[in-house]
Order: sequence, then C-alpha cells, then structure tokens
Amino acid sequence: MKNIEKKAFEFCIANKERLTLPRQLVLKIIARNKKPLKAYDLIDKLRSRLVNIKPPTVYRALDFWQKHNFIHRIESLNAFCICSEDKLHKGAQFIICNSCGEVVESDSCNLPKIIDEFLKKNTFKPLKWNIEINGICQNCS
Amino acid sequence: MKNIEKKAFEFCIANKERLTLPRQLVLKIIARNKKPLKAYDLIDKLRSRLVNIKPPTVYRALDFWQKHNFIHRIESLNAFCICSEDKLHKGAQFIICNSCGEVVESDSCNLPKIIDEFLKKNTFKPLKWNIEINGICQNCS
DNA sequence: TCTCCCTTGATAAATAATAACATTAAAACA
DNA sequence: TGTTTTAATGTTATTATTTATCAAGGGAGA
Repeated sequence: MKNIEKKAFEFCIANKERLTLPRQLVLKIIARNKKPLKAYDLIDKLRSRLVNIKPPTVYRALDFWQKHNFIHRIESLNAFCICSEDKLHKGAQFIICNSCGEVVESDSCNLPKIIDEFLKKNTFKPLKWNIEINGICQNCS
Repeated sequence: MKNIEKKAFEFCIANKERLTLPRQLVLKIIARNKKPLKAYDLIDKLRSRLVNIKPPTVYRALDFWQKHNFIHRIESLNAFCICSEDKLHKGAQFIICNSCGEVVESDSCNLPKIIDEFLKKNTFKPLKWNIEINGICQNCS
C-alpha cells in the first residue's frame, strides 16, 4: 500500500469519515497513475471493479479527497492527481509540459512573497490556491 | 473607447490581423464587464448584436484574444476577463473571493523566484502561467 | 431494534467545449 | 479589374464535463 493510501486510512479513522469502496478505489487509482486522470478516465478504470459506475459516484469521491487535500484538481486540464508532497497542503504548483503532457508538482507549497504582501495589503484571507505553468519540458525541447 | 480596445485596434493593424465584428464585440463586452464572463453569458449578451450567434463563434473570438494575451481565462471559474494590466503578459495572478465572486488581478506579472529557480533547475521553458487564489475578501469577512 | 444521518444508486439534465464541413469575404496577385 | 488564395465565420451536430434530484442502503448510537 502506498504511503498516501495508508495516510488516508488513518485520516478516516481519526476523523470518523467512512472509507467506502468508491473512495478507496478512486484514491488508489489516482495514486498509482503517473499522469493526472480525467473523471471519465477514472470511470473507465473503475468499471471492472464497480459495476454500473456512474459520474456522480466518481465526482463525489473526488470531492471528498479534494476537500481533505489528498488530491488536487488541475484546472487547466480538468484532471486530478495525487498530492505528491504528502503534505496535504492547500496550495499547489504544477509544471505542465504541453508536448508530452507530463505534470510535476513543485515542492514550494507556500504562496510567493509578493502575493502574500498583496493579500495582506488587501486583507484577503486565502483558503486555497493553485499555480499552473504551461511550457516545454527538458525532454521535449 | 477603452484603452484596451484602442490597443487591440492598433494591434490588429500592426500585425495584419482582422478585427472582425465577433472579435470586436467579444473584446468590448469583456472589457466593460466588471466580473469575468462565462462563454455562454457572452453568447447571451451578443444575441442582440449578432443574430443567430452560436458557441463556436464566441469560442473562436475568445481563442483569438487569449492567444494574443488581451484576455485571460480563469480556469477555476471557466470564465474570461480582460487583462487588467494593459501589459499583455503571459502570466496572471487572480485573487478570487468565494463569497461575492469579485476577482482582482494582482499586478506582479512575473513568476515567483522560487518557481523560477525550480524551472531553471529542470530546464523547463514556461510559455504561460496562471495563479488563482481563492479566499474571502475584505468586504465579505 | 429503531432512528438518524451520511453515502451511494440511478436517472436526467445542465453547462462547457469542439468537430466537421459549407459559405463568405478580405487580401494578394496577376 | 478579375481571379485565386487564405482566413474567418456560419451551421449543424456532437462530445465532454459537471451537477441536481430523489430513492435506497447501511453503519453508529439511542
């Protein structure tokens, strides 16, 4: 079992959340997939384990893990990936190669200073943030 | 005429791009709307000016202005807004209030240093980036 | 066991974006 | 000016993504 899966198990015990089959499977599949998965990719992969699986089931599990910061939604791809930092943080930075589609999560999970200052100046309370950088990776250039 | 509209006009002359009616109207409506607009909101607003307007027409105009950095797509809202910086830059930071929906564009249009370093270390060439921060604004808290 | 509450099942619909091909119109050039 | 080329729009249809709604199931505590 991957580290994040164990962590999820412990999280559910500690917080009295139910680790149902759809939730388990959704997290496991995302955790073991190198690239971010779209909702319908997930549905396809789940079909063999959950008969008659429908979009709401998957979206609910995705919402659950997202809410608790186990997975991230990559907005510009409509796709989901595991939080690679094992930090369950609220913000993430993704570096996305437009050529091969590889996505890596940068490991600076704080907001950059200049933005922090902007928020402070404007008394804005950040809850969640997302940085997505599109470009060309080393392999593809 | 707003500054950005004049700029767009000059841009088209200088770059031999055609400032067609759909393009003009789409830019104008986005420029004059305080909040970001969704594609189908735009379609509704255009109905009085362009009979029988259909999604592809709007999406094409949006692609055009986005490609040339006159507008930004806010990924987490599926919405579009004018580049408020008049800088026609490739990156943007949005501060989005989850309560009232107000969106402001922060004026630091460079990538934060720590990410710059990460990209350099990994020889990744950024083409476009997007920072979206969700939270609660001063008025709503 | 009964009840409450959370989760899933199931059906349908809303919202968002694109594909494919026909048509129009501006630009380029003889 | 007439012809060709190119780019943009018009049109129809479809695909992709997400959500609403209500019925049913199942575990935890009274």
